[in-house]
Amino acid sequence: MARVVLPGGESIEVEPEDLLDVLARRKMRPAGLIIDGELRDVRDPLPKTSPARLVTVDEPEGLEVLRHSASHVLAHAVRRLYPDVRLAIGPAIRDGFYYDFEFAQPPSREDLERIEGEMRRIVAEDLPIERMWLSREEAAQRLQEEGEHYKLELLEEIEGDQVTFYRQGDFVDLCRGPHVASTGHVRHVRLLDLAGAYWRGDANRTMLTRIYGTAFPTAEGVKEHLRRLEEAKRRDHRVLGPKLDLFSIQNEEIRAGLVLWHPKGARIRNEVEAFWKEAHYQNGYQLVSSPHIGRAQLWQRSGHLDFYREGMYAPLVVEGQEFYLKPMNCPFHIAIYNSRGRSWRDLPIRYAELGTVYRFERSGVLHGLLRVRGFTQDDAHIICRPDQVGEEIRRTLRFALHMLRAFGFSDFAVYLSTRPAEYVGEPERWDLATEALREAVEAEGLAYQVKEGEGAFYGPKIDIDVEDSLGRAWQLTTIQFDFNLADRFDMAYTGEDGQPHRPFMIHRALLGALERFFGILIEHYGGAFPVWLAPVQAVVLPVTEEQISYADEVTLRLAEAGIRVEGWTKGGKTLRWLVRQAQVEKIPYMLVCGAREAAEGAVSLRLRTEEDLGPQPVDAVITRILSAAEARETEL
RNA sequence: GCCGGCGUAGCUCAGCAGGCAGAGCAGCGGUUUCGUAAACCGCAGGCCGGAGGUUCGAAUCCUCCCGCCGGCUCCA
Repeated sequence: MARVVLPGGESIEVEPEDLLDVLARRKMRPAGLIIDGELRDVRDPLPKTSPARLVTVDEPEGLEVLRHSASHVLAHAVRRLYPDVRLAIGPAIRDGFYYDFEFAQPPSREDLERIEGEMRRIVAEDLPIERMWLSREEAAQRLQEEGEHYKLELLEEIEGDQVTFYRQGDFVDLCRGPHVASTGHVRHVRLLDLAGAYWRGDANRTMLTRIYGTAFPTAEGVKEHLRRLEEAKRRDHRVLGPKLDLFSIQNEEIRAGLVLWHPKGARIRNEVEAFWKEAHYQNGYQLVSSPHIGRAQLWQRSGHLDFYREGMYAPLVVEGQEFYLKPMNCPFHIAIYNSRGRSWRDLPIRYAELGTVYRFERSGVLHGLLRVRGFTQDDAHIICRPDQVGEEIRRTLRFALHMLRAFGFSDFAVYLSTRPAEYVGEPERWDLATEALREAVEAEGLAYQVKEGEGAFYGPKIDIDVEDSLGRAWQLTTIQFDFNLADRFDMAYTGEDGQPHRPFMIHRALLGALERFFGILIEHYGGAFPVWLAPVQAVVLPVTEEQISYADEVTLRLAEAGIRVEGWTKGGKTLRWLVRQAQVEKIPYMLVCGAREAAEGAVSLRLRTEEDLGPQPVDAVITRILSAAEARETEL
């Protein structure tokens, strides 16, 4: 007999060979066992001494096992339908799993159905999934014979003399495991998409065919997931942007990656910029402004032409001089700093600019507003003494969080990236900077992840990512030290000792880029912007044409009070039509003017939330809208 | 850049075993005067992304180009 602890905490005594039956009778969905703190196969031998803990597919670790097994079922099905396929890798990922294959003749999207059908057959066959140990030599020989050269490559990277394979029926795959007990457990599975993917993500290597799918413990789970995907699509800024007439990225003539801000989008951008400027002046920044192009010498000195050339647009040649569109603002800000001598008493200096830059991104990575080629960074450079570094970083991080929270963001992924193998600058400066970053993150009580050695060659950094509607992470805030440019431009200040000293330079963007931030903002609010950002804050709707002049009067009063208001008084439309239109445009306040309201000098207030507040004095409505806007409230 | 998919009216899309370019919404004209998510009738709207080819005939098949969408390590 052995002891197994179930997820609820209940402990049962079973004969090891009966475990699966016992669990089946209790309608449990086993994924694995934690034995000595390690997740193992359910089929593993149970320890005599300490109890094993059962992990079910309803727990996150268990679900991952289920999805990994689902990827094996996929590979099995593909192998049956395409016998000469080569297998690469097939892990579980965030919302499902994928498997990479090399096909002689890649399948098309229509074939997914057939493959899924074959998967269902394999599930119905309920084949036991069993592990086997092979010596490194046996494994290599086996993979060699099968021509599985991708697996062979993986094998070379595995440590240890023995490796594990998993077998289900006639399908065998090199795999670390663990796996569910049999293919019958992978019942609720769905193939979703098909895409190209380089072997090991390396553009110089073979292009494989990746098949994406998802698996859940229940049919309900799959349905719910598909529903979420639909919802995400509705929030997609690329769908909402044109629909709400916020922006466009037009083809052919204007070319990819360059954004046109339509009046309503620009209105929001202006609100964001106004808020941003005010906040920066309040926080001790000086706003500066710099040109869009600079002579080649500048980019030579900054090192951009040596290290960042592929990210830059080709030069413009004027009067025999080469000019480059700026990919970054830093050299200009440094030039402002260097325009005169600086005393230790002048520091810290904080230069901020909404600086528009151009970067030549590969066409395939362009993505709506989230990855573009021309964008405006909310950039700043902080130049300070060593003794000011700690305080400056704390301030900057606090400021970044303040900005993000003002727009309703609270879910962040924070990363601290440290010194890479190849770097410039003095190690002592790196240490001081890295510690300042770490202390600041900890002082703010943020959960963060350290990316060891993933800092830029010129300095350590903190990044803050926010997710889009499809769960993809995008970097907004970045706070990074730059030891490279400070040296290259020979930045200096005169210290108390009368000697020149090298200041610390910190490069930071809080919202990241206005384009990307706008894209994320659209998805965050699903297009329903809070009052202070809404391009149109209120519409005035006459019930019949009798009330048009009254509605015009109300519109004028709101406009004079500083509210962004539209009077829909062209006539010819029913109230039902007007209300629907206002809902579709996600306008926060609808002011209905009928005969009753006109007689009383009132309006009936309907909110975007569909709440009907009934007749109100016009002044009360004006006050309500203005106070919501001034407080930058995120709710109506 | 590479792999796969896609490109038809302002928008969303149908048409694609090769045979007269369509619908809904938006626009315009008229009728309706209406109380909280689409009143009714009519009109107009197109180099079917571009260029070349196959064919008696191409939106439809082929080639190239342009653009868009998804993906390109979350490491057996």
